[in-house]
Amino acid sequence: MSQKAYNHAEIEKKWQRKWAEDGTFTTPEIPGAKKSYILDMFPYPSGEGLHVGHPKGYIATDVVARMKRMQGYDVLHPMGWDAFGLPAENFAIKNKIHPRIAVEKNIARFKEQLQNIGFSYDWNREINTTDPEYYKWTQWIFLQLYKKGLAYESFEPINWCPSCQTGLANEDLDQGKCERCGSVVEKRPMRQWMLKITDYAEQLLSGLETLEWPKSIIESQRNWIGKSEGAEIGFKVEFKKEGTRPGLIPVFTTRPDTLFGVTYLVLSPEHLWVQLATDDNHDVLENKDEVRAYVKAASEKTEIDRTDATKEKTGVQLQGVWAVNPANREKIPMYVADYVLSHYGTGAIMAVPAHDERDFEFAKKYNLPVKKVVDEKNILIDSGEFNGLDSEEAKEKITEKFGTKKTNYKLRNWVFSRQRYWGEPIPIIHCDVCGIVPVPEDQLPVVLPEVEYYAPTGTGESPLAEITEWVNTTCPTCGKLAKRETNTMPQWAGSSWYYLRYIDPKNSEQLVDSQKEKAWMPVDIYVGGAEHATRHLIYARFWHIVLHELGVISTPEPFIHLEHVGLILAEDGRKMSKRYGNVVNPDDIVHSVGADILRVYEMFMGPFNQTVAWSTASMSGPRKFIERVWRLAHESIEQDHMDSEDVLYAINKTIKKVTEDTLAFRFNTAISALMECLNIFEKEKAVSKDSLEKFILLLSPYAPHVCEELWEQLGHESGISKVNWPAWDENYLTQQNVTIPVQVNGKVRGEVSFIRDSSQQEIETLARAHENVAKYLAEMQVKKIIYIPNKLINFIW
RNA sequence: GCCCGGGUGGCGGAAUGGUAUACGCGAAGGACUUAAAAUCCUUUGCCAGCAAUGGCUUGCGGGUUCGAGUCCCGCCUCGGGCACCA
Repeated sequence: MSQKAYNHAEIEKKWQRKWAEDGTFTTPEIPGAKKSYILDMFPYPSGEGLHVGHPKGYIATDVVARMKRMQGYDVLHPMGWDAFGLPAENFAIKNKIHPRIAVEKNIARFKEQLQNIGFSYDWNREINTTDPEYYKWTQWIFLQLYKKGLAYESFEPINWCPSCQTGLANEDLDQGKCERCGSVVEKRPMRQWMLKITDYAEQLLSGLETLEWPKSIIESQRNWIGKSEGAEIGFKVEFKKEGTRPGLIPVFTTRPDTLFGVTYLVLSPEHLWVQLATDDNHDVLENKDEVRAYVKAASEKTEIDRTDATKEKTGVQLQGVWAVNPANREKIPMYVADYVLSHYGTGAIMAVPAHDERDFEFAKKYNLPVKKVVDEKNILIDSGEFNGLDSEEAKEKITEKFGTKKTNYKLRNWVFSRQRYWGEPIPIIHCDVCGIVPVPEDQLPVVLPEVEYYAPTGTGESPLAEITEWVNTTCPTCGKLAKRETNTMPQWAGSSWYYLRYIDPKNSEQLVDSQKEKAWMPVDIYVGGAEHATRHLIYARFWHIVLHELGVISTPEPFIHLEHVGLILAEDGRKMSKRYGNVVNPDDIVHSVGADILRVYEMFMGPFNQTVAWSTASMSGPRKFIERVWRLAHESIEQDHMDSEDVLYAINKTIKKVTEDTLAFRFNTAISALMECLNIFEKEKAVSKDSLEKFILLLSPYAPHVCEELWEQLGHESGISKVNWPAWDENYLTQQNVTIPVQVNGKVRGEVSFIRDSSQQEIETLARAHENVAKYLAEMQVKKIIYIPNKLINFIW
């Protein structure tokens, strides 16, 4: 082959154009016998553009997708945009352009940046969550949830960000502050749509066992769901004031075995009983004003204060009432305290200061009795008929006698509405006569109207509420005047099902054609950041399970295999951010050294799921590597050359290693193996065309442009992505000559070489003959010889 | 506090219980060049030694084993997640 300088810019443009023109990566509608659905978490197209950290995961999936295609799989490898949500709206408000226009511009920018890197996406399947043809189906899913009784309105107090002037789900908070603007969040009652994800807690939990996910993410989800098993026990409440009928307050506990140690009861400030007891119609409390004041103060506390475990516990006794411990009939005081949460369990607890740290702290402060009922050996004491029982056994027995078994989950229902413009309208109509009426499916999508002002109104209502011509409509049931729901969906909505849309992106008749769905689902490999461990990944699973129950889709879980991509930090060790001025734009790297080098470098940096700092200087390694491959292909190739044993061993070993490591997401060691193989090749005067071609095939998923170019220069007409992935030959994987260390008492004293699988006798003789080894052996008597065939020999005395 | 990961040269990192430091970066020396860049060759964990070679070394302390970065016990430390969840 004639020598030609390596010009990355020219080569990369050439092949990117060719792939697009030839439709190289167009995916079949229905895959053949072998399919692989390889998916990236789609990006949110921000105004800042991509930095070099974003494509790391995309490079990985692209490498795997390219390899799988060469292995004969039909691969679905698409890309799209998650473009609704607060950031787009805030960006638009700040820059005074319509969010739709801003999003269009951002997408164009992102797409160009991605295309410069040479990804093998099938762009015919590009999707955008803000496209009415897309969100038609997001709304359709909402209607199915509503019809199944899983969507409901609620007036519970919500988190209110005074700066964004909008309601936030708990998931949008960061330590009690607004995730977007950092303002301290207040509580404010607001009408919201909720989704009953808690109905699926058990399925979300048990489904985890079927998934090949990183342990840490499984663990996070378990934590988030927070299952705990215990008992619900009713406590009778009695009043000092005569003539008042006693009541019953149920509590949830995981320690029913400590029932005899209960010395007081605590209600959360929001507990219904507290509300009733302090209202104007009741007069059972002797210190009603004090309790009222406490409840009010608690409601004004920020989420941070309420949930800060380090702060001192506070509470107020409810004077004039007491509870009765069902186990020993003792009268115990009742308190209201904000360390008890209204949304967990029953919003009331039985306090056992001897066996619960929080209760102990509280008891100490208010001088309440501490009664120990379980000893160091976990045996019950001072517990009447249950004395002497092991605590596990006592849990069963006490529950049986005084309460009922109960399972509780930390998981809370999903606040599914935002008082915002830039989101999917919730397809609901409010009619004075018929109440809540879902928009008929044939009227979907409910299109987001064009508006002049999309900034928050400040009243807390969505800006949509001000567009009367849109809000006013007729009731689909009775035909009378009615109003549209003005809340929109959260950003999580569009991303909770997008993987289904890629399968059938243009379908306007149904969510997804079931034949196509059966053929492509589930997603075989899903890659994204660990920050989505609990939100996106749990919401998407929730919707998927429901759609599966409805028979819309065939699989019980959406994502079988999940890999999480480690962050790329800036060179200074901080996160890449405009704020720090440390952002590296992939376009600059592509321009200066090329997309192939960017790809190889990002895969070579370190373990895929680990955080690493960017180093522009270190990119010279991959650059030199690619240039050496280029030179080798032009200078050292000989058509009919007979390769040495070393070369045959190297290439076969490398095929095995690259194949296995790439599939296992160990890209860094796959590339190391290619480098080692190249080092062996370079030691030879010449390498056969066959070995070199195998090498180029192995490298091609990582550095597709340069490999396509070399492949063409080597005289091949069909593109490299259509070529079969090379197979290794086991016969070449063992070398004839082996060299092993000789140890004396576990210390290496020399090495010996011999023909593989020589007898232990022969090796022992060889080893004893070794000068340095002999020196040590002469002074001692060998007691024992450890010989690991073809690995090591160790003389012990 | 609880739950997950990590801790190996100057740096990123590699190692089914079997020669620790592969691969790459950086550094030093040399070749080519008028010179520089690029490229190529050599060296590069630490200590001693001209060398052969010897000693030490995977966060710390113990243990199991012929043999431990790897397994077990107890700590220290960094990163991430969850957190008054009864």
